Amino acid sequence: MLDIRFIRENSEAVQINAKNKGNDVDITSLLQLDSSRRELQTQIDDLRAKRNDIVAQTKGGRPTDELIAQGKAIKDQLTEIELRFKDIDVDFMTLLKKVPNMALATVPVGSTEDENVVTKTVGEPTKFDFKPRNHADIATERGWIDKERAAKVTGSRFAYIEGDLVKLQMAIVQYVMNTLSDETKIAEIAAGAGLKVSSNPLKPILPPLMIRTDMYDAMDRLEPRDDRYKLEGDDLWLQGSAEHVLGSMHAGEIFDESQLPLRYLGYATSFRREAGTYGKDMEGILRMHQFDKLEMESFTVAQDGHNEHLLFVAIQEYLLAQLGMPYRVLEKCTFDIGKPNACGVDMETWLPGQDKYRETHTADYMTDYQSRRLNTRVRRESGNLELVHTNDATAFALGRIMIAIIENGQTADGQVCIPTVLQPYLAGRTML
RNA sequence: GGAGAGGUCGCAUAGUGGUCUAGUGCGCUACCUUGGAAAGGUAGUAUGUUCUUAGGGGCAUCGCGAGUUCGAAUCUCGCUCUCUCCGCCA
Repeated sequence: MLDIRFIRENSEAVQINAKNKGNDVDITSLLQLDSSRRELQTQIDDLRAKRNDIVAQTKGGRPTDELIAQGKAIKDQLTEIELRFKDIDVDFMTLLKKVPNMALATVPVGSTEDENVVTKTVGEPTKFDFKPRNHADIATERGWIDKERAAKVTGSRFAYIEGDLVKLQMAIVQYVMNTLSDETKIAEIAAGAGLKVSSNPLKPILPPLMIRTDMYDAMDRLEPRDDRYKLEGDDLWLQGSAEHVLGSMHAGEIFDESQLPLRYLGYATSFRREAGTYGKDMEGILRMHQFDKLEMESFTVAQDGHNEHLLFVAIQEYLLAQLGMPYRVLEKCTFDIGKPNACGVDMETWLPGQDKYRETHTADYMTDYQSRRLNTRVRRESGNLELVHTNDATAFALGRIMIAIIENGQTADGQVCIPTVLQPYLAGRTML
């Protein structure tokens, strides 16, 4: 969430920003609640101060009847005011949590996702001397995915991934883990992008796949709840992205500045109900209730936050380029970046089977919007305590990148060329 | 799942209703002492919020939340986490 002090001092800009994000919140009401709340808080503090005085006077013995009577009077007043405070506080917090993060000035203003701006296109759509097929055809024919049996066991939007496709996924995971946990690689990627950032490698993590309600909410990723799986009988949800469990990992902690930037590479299965997408992307494994993902997450000081975002984008581009995939980069507009974001980039990879670019990556920069509620802070060298900035970004969504590999690497006879960098992880094979 | 013990200031501990604005030790910081250091001494040592021109003050925080009370670290209830034992289990 935003700092209420920032909202007080920049109410107009906050209101405009909320409108630009298609997330209109009544800032005037919020400020009224804020002022009532503070007024009541002052009254409560004064009454408590009086009560503390009375308690102090009883030191060493029993209080007089007079003091007890005074105490009782204060207690009655406090009870009444505290009740009013609580009511207002609930409304205040509800409204405050609805205020979206401020978009950076560089984020294009837009009211639909069509207003995202393509900033870069790398490579050409793959050319074939035959009509390329989509991954669902090829993978079914090759015995790599079985959705019929999955439908029987779990319903739609699930699949059994089988055979060589499993090996391909493991190869990608191994390749990315090795690459991003290598400090010299990170330095190389940063230099290639002209970024002056730390070369701290990413630490591989296998995180828990469930998350408690309070942490999910603090990450500002619980809503819309319709898209989340809730576990019956426990205060737990299935995570929708490793970001959710990686970003909340250091809640309530204070880093030493020397520990930052702290970078993680999580490998986790993500779960999404895909509510409201009936009939959309039903072929193959593009949109599933469950998919495996390699996700990057980082914690930095405020000054390094945006460069960290650019580093993550550079890593995404590097990985896609290493696989030889044609892709394009989109700067997401205010409508599309999401409530906790200050800015966001999507990467779309060319899918010949669909004859279009489809989203395979996203990179989110949250400034201190998440860390404020998570209470994740850093002790600066100056001695100051500050909120950290958080970034998350997809390294690879395994399902989608395998679609891209299958469709871009297909041959006329239904084989698939393995990208060179992955071949060492597949026993040197060149084709699947 | 069952039984029990616990969660106190960075760390370790004391604290079973008012002298706790939480004691002590360690650590850390500054100063004194010293040729320098150690030892010793003195002072300080959290976070949030709010008021204040400043200096500083108020309030809250003893795992979290509710309750009892004039007054709660302390009593009651719920939750949570850790440890020990039993059961189950990859």
